[in-house]
Amino acid sequence: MDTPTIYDVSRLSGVSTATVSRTFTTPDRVRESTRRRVYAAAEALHYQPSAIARAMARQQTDKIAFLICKEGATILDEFYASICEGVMRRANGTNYQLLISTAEEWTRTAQSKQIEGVILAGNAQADLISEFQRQNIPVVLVNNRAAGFNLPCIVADEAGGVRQVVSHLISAGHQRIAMLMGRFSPYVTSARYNAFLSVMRENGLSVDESGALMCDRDIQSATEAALRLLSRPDRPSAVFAFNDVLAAGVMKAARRLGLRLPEDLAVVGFDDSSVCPMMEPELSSIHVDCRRMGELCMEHMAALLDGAQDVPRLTVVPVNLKIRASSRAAI
Amino acid sequence: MDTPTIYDVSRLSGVSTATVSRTFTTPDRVRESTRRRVYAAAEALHYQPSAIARAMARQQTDKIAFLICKEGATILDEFYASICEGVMRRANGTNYQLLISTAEEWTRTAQSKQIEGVILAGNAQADLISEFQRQNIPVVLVNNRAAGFNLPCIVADEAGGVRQVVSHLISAGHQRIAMLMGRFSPYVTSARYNAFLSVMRENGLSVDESGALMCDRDIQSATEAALRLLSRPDRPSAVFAFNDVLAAGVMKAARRLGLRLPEDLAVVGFDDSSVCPMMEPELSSIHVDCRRMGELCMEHMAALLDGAQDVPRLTVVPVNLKIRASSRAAI
DNA sequence: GTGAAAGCGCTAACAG
DNA sequence: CTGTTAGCGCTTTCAC
Repeated sequence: MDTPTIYDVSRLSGVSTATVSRTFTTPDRVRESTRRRVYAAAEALHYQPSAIARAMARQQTDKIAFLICKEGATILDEFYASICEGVMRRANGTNYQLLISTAEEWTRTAQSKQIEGVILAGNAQADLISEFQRQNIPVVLVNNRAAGFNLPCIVADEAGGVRQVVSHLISAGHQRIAMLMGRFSPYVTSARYNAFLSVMRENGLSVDESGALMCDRDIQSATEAALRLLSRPDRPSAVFAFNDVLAAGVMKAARRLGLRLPEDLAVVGFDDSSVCPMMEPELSSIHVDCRRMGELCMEHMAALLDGAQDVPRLTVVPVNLKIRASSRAAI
Repeated sequence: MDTPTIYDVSRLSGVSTATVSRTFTTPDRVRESTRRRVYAAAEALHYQPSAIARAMARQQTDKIAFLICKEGATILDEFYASICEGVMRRANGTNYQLLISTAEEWTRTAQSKQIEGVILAGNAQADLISEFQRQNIPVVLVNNRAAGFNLPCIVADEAGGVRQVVSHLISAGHQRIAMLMGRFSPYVTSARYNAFLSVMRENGLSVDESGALMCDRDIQSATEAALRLLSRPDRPSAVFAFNDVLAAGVMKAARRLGLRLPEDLAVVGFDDSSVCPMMEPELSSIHVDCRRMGELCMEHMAALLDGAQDVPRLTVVPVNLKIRASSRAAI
């Protein structure tokens, strides 16, 4: 037996297809008794409106794409998974459904009229954004800012986070503070790097070459970089890492060198991911409300699709330092 | 300016719409020179076939739904995110696009002709499966098995994992082995519990009440449960936890009680998530290839959609114990 | 190889 | 409140 259509329901219930359609889209514009007959017929036939035909007639799909612009071994890491979850949760209850993919893959399968809007997470390229805008598809950016584009961007307060970390470390008496930067997106890297330089300078502290070093985005690479850093005679007394995985690498290196945490070395991470409370000592970290960022994406997208003109162009989500044992001054 | 249609291309290139259509779907059935003219016109107009109209004409959407059947604070945790990533990666390069949602939300927005197939991750309810099957939508299950349904299931070798853990602990001299079970899905819980009982029995070891205890699925709950467990006079010398987060809770409890790891207590987790190498000592765990499970989902789905009759009904993905310092016998 | 034309199943005027 | 009808933009026979 084939999928029933609106015609089958029309025939069985004895009303026109228009009325059947109305019954499903604007029930209040149909007389109660009619509505009941239609529902009964629909139920008997297991009828459900065809999403395809509806999209065809209305010229819209009610679908939003969530595209991750990121490379590397893991695309959907804890950070982006949390954002995605936020988007999903806010999409729930709306009529919108979520398509998930990578930016790369999306461009491969170019088709028009696929989606109503797109959320670009991470390091979105300018030409990708332009292409969507040319097609009049609303774009929202998350964890990135796009210079020269008129669209909502949702970012964490990177500078504020860095400031909190450095202030905390300085007030705990640290002077030699190093920063371990993974290979993050240009936006994140420059935001944090510049903030670090500013805050250090403001406090009369210098950042020499050893003060900010780069490593790959995995724990081994971080461990190796930290081993080199901490073996120097002028080793820092505190290290601020770009995420919690890198911070774990630093802790590992410290232990290997026989340094005590936090007495000999304070460590602070970023993201406040699920590992922080598992570490020994527990890892201080900047809490980023990724879930909220995802929710904001969807909220702003919904507003855009609703024709709102006052959607904020930049939303900075506050972050806050969770001080734990890895950086707490000994009592 | 509106989105160009196939008629615009037809007019500009001077061929019929049928030929334009062919040029995009079956290029080899169109003369080279014609093809070129069509492409040129399409490019000039920025034409891309409308996904909606194409779906309408072909009566298919080329979309697969990935539905997570799970409750709790975090839906897209590391485990499911990895499966999702596997699905995504395998979907790349095919014509299929991925819709992501929760089972709950999906049932709310019932429409027909939305998707070609569905991947149900986790604790899928029987009536949900039935509903899809009634609609002739192929279903693939992951991290779950459904009794009484004829569909491909992809699971990890839970029993094998438990067996490896217990064997490892026994050969390291442990006799009092406890199991800390989080509130996982019925499938996972029963698979592991039954395996644990069998293997212990086979080795002449008893599992009394204290041997298998339940806790919630967070680190605090695990820590509390472990504190109680490890405070007993007949405390176990080894604990096997249902995932790495719970294992971290056990380690935390052990430290708080002044137990040395692994000398006084061996700990083994499950999943081999990203935290294992960050822990101190590094956490032994059962490695589960979630990414691969996701890839298999998509491979089997593609086969199903391709009309293959020989898609395996059950695929058990091997797991293997990564022995790390948390359970390694001191040398 | 190409064109003409009939749908795909629904929605949205418009008319009653 | 309900019915009639004209599309939505493509694909796909069926002729030529």
